[in-house]
Amino acid sequence: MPNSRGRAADASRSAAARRIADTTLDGDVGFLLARANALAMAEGNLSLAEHGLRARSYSVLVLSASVTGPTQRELAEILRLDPSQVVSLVDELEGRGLVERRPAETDRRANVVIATDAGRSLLEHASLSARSAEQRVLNVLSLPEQVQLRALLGRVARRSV
Amino acid sequence: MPNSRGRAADASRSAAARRIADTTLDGDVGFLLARANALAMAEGNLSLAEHGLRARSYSVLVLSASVTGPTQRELAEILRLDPSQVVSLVDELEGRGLVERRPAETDRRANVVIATDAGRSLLEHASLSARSAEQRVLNVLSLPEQVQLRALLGRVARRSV
DNA sequence: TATTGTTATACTCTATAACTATA
DNA sequence: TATAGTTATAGAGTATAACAATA
Repeated sequence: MPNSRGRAADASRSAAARRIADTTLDGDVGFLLARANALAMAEGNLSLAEHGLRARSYSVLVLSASVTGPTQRELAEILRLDPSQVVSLVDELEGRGLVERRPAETDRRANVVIATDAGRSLLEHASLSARSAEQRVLNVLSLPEQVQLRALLGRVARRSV
Repeated sequence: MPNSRGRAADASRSAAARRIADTTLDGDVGFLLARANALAMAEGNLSLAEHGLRARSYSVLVLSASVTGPTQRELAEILRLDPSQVVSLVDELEGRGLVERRPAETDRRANVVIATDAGRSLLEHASLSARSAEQRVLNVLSLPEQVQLRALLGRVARRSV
């Protein structure tokens, strides 16, 4: 069905729908997290698209821009991805000349993934876009509230590390 | 790769990985939301599995347990799903006798989805499981902090409604 | 024997297009 | 002409198994 996200099709229906949501799933943190995450992903991917990135590849690029660069194994661990997913993400970024695979000095099995100059340059612009996307999501909150949310989310996200 | 989520494989490597994350993506709300959401989904699905439900089907069941029941269109709107996704979710629950499709009184095109007695009975137990999963995710926070997080997330999630 | 990166595969999620029956 | 539900399909995201090179 095309255009299923059409705006304001039926105001009364919409109000009824909202009433149901308000009385049932509204206090469900899992539901709220899913919604907020979907929103942030959509805004983030929208902003990053102009740089040919998505949330995933952006994260890899960010981490690869550190001084030494992480191994693929470390990328998988930090981003909670399977190592096999990291392969294709790095393939894509390497194919575009944004990162390089370098054999790790201490372990010939491991690759260190490190951003190229082109990658770092792109990252500078992309991170501005990511920031503005983040602000579009958070701008319903005051600045102190944004800080608070970041802190609370951080503790929940790190719960099992 | 089997067992890629193995515990504490290499403490020093893990510490290095954590250091990188701390200095780069740690303040990124999008990243934190993705992490927290993944965590909540995993815990939720784990708890709901014993009832043969997942986060999605649980949400549909919750909403269908209201007095009148939502139409499929309303379910799609509330859960931000495409109407085509609602079809298979309702198919599954209806096949298990947990909800029914009833023609809407005012519009012969529309189906109202309403929980059966079996569905309501299952929901009672499932909602307890969902609550305990939520607590496992939130128990790093004090009770007032949990309330605060719920409120802040709610405002962000409802940003564009 | 275990680990790093890789390939392959499958299942869920998400998104879009096209059809039908009603309005 | 538009909407509710449906079918079909394709792309991400996620997860698991098996393999070669190396530790």
